[in-house]
Amino acid sequence: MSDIPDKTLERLCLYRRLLEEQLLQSKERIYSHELAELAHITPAQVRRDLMFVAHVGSTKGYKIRQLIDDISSLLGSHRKQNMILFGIGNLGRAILSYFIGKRADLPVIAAFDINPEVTGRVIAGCRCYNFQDLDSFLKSNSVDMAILAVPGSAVQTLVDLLIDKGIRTFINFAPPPVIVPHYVYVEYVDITLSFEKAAYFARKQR
Amino acid sequence: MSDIPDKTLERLCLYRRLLEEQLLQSKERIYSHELAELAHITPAQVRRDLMFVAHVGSTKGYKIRQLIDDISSLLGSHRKQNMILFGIGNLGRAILSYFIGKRADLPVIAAFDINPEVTGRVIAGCRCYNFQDLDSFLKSNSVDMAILAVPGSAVQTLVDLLIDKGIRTFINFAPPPVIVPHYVYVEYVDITLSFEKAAYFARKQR
DNA sequence: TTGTGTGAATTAGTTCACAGCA
DNA sequence: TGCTGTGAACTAATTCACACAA
Repeated sequence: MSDIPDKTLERLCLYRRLLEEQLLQSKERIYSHELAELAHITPAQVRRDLMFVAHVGSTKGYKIRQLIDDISSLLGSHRKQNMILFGIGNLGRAILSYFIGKRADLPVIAAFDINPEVTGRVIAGCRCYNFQDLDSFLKSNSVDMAILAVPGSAVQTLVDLLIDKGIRTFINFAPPPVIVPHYVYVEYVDITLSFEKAAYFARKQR
Repeated sequence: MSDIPDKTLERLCLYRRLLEEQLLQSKERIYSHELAELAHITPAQVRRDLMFVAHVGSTKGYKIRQLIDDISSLLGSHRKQNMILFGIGNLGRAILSYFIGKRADLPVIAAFDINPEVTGRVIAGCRCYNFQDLDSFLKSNSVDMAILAVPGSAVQTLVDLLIDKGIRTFINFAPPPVIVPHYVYVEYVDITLSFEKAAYFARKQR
């Protein structure tokens, strides 16, 4: 899907965030070993990752401002990308209240559910529509990504339908893997899995 | 930290969940290629992972019930592991409302915050305490894991303090990496990173 | 046959270590 | 001198391909 390895991509996002924090503390330059310490990895890893970025450091380290810009131009500029949410249950509401307003470039512009009890209102600043209004919504709004917070049993059908309507990128909070064509990207967020993993280590420790 | 590779561990958790669903559909046996399809990976990968599990399949596939038990005994039994949450902001509340009651074996038994406005009440069935009550709470309750949903700037200090109080496993929803001794395990959940990654692919697609 | 279990081969990801530049 | 950039070495993860068992 990409010329940048997945792991590198994740770390580049992380570096950018860490670098932005450093800027706020009015630091101007940074060495690979400093960034490595912040990211909790090795300096060699940092330098290897930065090879994908068109940027030259010097023996005085990297210019932070410039490095952020270079990473951003590799990852694609921060132009606004609209998201819509499906499923206004506990999880959907949780995502809304956590994420709304957090990133101006990644707004959740609408939420959809089939349950009429939850539609028609505004949650955390996000208008909730009935699922049947999706078509007309898509006609008058540009949507870049869909957030899936529906029950696992419903997610495959929903994804098929949304692909049919032209959506190509998904963030899926529902556990089961979905099958999609090669030109569609699905990012999985499996919170329960993270808890289970941690639980495994907690058991081992005693 | 473990004899099971991290990736394998994640997939074993996933297999168990998928197998449990299959049981509910009164399926009794399953082939590696079927499980592979459910998990959206290769059959070879499934068989390789199952080599860590003391279990023998046959040319008729795996017995689902038995395979679940074998995975469970490898991952450790489903005994109850208590969790406590730190930080009752949007994110903390979101985690509570999503996770409370979801897994009987992983209950969130209390939440803590320094802000007196949010403490003293009950959110999603979880009692919220002031941070200063932590010591007495820990004296009378067994806690296996701590969920961290505090601002990034506070997380390192908090972790240091909790390690000092004997907590050894953390699920960290705050972005910045924390530094911990080798005997402590931190599982990171970085939702913003997932959104950023997806956004990268969404940009590439057009 | 047919599908598992697993050595061997391959590919991906990380670290080493050092040349070369400021 | 001290740090970056990067081939080379190494380690982890995945896939291949086939012996073996039912």
